[in-house]
Amino acid sequence: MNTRFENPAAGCACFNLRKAARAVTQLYDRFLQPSGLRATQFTILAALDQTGPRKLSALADALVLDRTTLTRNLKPLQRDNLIESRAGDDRRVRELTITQIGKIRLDEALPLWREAQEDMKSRIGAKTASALLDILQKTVTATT
Amino acid sequence: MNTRFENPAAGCACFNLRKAARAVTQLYDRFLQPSGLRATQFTILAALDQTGPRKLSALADALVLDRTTLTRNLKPLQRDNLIESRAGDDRRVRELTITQIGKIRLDEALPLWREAQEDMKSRIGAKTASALLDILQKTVTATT
DNA sequence: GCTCTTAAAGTGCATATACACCTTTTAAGT
DNA sequence: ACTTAAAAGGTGTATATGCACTTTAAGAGC
Repeated sequence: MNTRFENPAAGCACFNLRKAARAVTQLYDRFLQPSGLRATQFTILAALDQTGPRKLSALADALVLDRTTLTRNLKPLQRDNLIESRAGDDRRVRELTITQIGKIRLDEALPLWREAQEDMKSRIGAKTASALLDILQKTVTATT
Repeated sequence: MNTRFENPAAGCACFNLRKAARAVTQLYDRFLQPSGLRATQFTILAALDQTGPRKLSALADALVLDRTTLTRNLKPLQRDNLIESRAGDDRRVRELTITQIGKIRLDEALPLWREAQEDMKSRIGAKTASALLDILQKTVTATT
């Protein structure tokens, strides 16, 4: 029994997670498009705005993102002056801050993000949406 | 109420999906490492092996993967002679086939993949693992 | 103070992802 | 048969992702 998990295509947790992430990212990207932000960029901005200035490594940990990946993901945000990266007292450290322009852009994107969230909820149902977050949370906790 | 969904970091379905996909991909990649296959590559090989030769677009649809992304993902597999791409009767079409070498490599990777699946199940529990697949399935269906 | 270790971040490389646009080939309509 | 529309793929560009390795700076032990 439990043949489902034995199927390397349909039963693979990794494949199904990646597949869903692709599909949902495209949905969010479409909603966010008028803001000029991708879903990943929106996430970084929102996280920085919520917690205030943070060290690069601390932000990477919070996002469960490899430090070096974050370094690269910041590039377009820095180029557009949405975030600022400056050395701390400890000169090894990069202190990341959302700029005023970044806050404005985030404010523009927020209603679009809410539309995307609502769209998701209407597609899969509020209960399923809640269960999805629970189960993803549990998955991340158990695998990191 | 329902303030959870209003938090653009913690409550974002897209962010949480991507985050979990990252964490789980790293787990599977570690298990698969001895086979020389990444999780994505394993998925493509397994899908091709299961369904037999397919058109590029058909495979992309099955994987819920952009056609142009699949084109690029095939490159390392072709380079290593794990899959073959040849023109069909309709000369616009690329027929994709897993090679003998590809089948051998897939056979080598299968037990590693099973270990990864078992590890996932032991980490989050069999029930949660099953619920995860259900809910991801529903999510993909509802968003594509 | 000097050496060694550790911490924080960046770079090189490879893969993953998708949109916009282009080329080739087929089919459809007349 | 000719023209045009549609189908199948590929390319250019940009972002996303992480490992191995390197660089820089701070701290620890002597």
